[in-house]
Amino acid sequence: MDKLDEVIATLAPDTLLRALDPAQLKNLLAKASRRDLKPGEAIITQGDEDGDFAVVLLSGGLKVSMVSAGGREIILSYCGPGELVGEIAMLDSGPRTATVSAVAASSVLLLPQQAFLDAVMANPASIVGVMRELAGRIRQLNLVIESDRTFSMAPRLARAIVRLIDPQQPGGHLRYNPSQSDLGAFAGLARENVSRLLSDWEARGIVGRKGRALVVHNADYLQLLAEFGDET
Amino acid sequence: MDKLDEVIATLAPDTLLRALDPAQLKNLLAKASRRDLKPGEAIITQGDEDGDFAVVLLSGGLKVSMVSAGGREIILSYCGPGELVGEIAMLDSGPRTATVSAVAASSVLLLPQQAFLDAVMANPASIVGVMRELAGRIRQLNLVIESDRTFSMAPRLARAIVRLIDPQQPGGHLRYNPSQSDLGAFAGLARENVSRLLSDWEARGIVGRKGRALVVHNADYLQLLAEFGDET
DNA sequence: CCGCGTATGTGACGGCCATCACGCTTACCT
DNA sequence: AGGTAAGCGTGATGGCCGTCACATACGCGG
Repeated sequence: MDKLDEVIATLAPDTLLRALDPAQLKNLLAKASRRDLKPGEAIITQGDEDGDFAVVLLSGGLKVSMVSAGGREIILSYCGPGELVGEIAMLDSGPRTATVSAVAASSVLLLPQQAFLDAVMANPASIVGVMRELAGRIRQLNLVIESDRTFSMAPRLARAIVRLIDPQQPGGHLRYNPSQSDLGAFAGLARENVSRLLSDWEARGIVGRKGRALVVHNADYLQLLAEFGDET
Repeated sequence: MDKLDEVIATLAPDTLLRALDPAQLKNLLAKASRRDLKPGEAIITQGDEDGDFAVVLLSGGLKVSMVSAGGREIILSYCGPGELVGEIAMLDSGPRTATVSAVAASSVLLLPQQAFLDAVMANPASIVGVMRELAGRIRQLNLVIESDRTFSMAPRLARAIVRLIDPQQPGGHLRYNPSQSDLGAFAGLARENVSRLLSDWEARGIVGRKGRALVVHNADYLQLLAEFGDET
């Protein structure tokens, strides 16, 4: 099938699946089933026990979020085409700890757990890659915890925005256009403060607005802020 | 070797190594080298590039910590005998992101990366277990992030203390006796506030003091606080 | 027994940020 | 076009918690 090759070509570079070799990957994808999502529609819901599949996003955009004890929404990540989500529950068969929903019309592939496990076990050398990916993820989360604890509003918002910059597209466009409330839930701060910070940054030429969309003019500045905080 | 069997028996139940089958595990441990640590001595240092081994704690206690951008110490975890640390860098060969040092006289085993990889690849079925462990870790970190964002001082301190309760020993004794500064660095709050909270809890009979040591009287209360915060 | 360093209690102050309140703009629908 | 809902800007207020300051207690070597 040629279509599978296309899918493989669009897979995100840092995805678990990249650890598999192309032949096995093709095999695995052939066992996946396809599904289309309307904007806002959920494919995985927090609390579900259906942890026997993961999701590969083909086109559109996904939002991974959870509801915290206080009833507030926390956005864990946004995904673009080629990315894999829901692997944690697939790997350990635990309950879903987050909700995954479409932020735009999307189509996804559902990867059955068994097919993935078969693919990995068929080629022991690929294990190393899978473990590396998971280890890298843990490393990333440790960084998030560290910066959550020590950084103030501005660096946290900067980090959120940097994570949304579209690497494909030059000119500082974002992969998805979040509302200020979304940005707040993503960065862990109140909507009002997102507004205040963005106004400030716009006045200083760091970001701009193209209609409703946010455009990053000085990505380096935000990057620095995200990495080292406001004390330099 | 009988000594290896003893080591295996003390391995923590939720450790990566438990995913291996006993025969391979014994094999792996035979390739490890032993080392003794004085209190305060570091076995792994943040920033090092020597990510080719992990550490199994045989006896004593270890502290995993890092220094944040602001120069503050963040304690990520305390480890008791049977636990494994330093696996992340071992798995992905990246730089060490934390420092591991002894909080008491300790002896450890150093596991070479290659030996671990060999053991895993030799038995593809064990991969599933390893991936489960890693996935579980990621799940845990997500929870930490969620509670860091939404909880106030008291629940965070409660969670830190609960993590230190010795499951072996009844009576609410801790596995290690931290100073208030340590508790602060572990829970992410200022030393003075640790003092205030502990005084308060002592007055309400939730914790007590045996000399310098902290004793938990009402672990259920702390557990609830840690899980659901102070709004109930 | 006497210093001295380290761990701990406690008050006061101030900054950061969530919340509340409310007016304004923008999109979208019929 | 006009009405309605969702999104946005901005001030005022207050609470949580980090920081500073200093007093007290404890342990340890001489």
